[in-house]
Amino acid sequence: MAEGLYERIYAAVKRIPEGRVATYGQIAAMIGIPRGARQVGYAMAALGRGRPRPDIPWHRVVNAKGESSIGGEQISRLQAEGVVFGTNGRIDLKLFGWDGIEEAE
DNA sequence: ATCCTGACTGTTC
DNA sequence: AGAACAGCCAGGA
Repeated sequence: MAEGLYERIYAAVKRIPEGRVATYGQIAAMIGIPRGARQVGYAMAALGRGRPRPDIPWHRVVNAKGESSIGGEQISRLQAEGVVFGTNGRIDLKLFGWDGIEEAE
C-alpha cells in the first residue's frame, strides 16, 4: 500500500456503474473518510491538472445537490450515458444516484 | 522546502 | 431558506 489517498478515490469512482452518478461525500464515505468530500473534489480536480486521465469516469461524480459542480463536458457525458437532468439542471439522485452497489449483469 | 489553490458536505443560526 | 464554520490532501510555482 502506501498508496496516495487519491488512488483510493479514483478506485471508488471507477466502481460507479454507467448511467449512474455518485456524490463526492458518498465516495468519501465509502472509502472511509467522513467529511472527505473535499478531498474527493481535489482528487477530481487533480485529474484535469497535470495528472494523466486514466479511465476514470470522473464525470459520474456530482455534488450533493445532484448537479455537476463544473458543468460543461461533465453534463454532456452524463446525458450521453442516459442520465437525465431536471429543469434546474439537477439529477434525481433517487433515480440515478448510485447506492454503492454495482448492479449484477 | 514553503505557500497557494482546487470539481464539497453537513450542521447550526 | 440562505449563510457561515470547520475538516481534509496533493500538486505546481
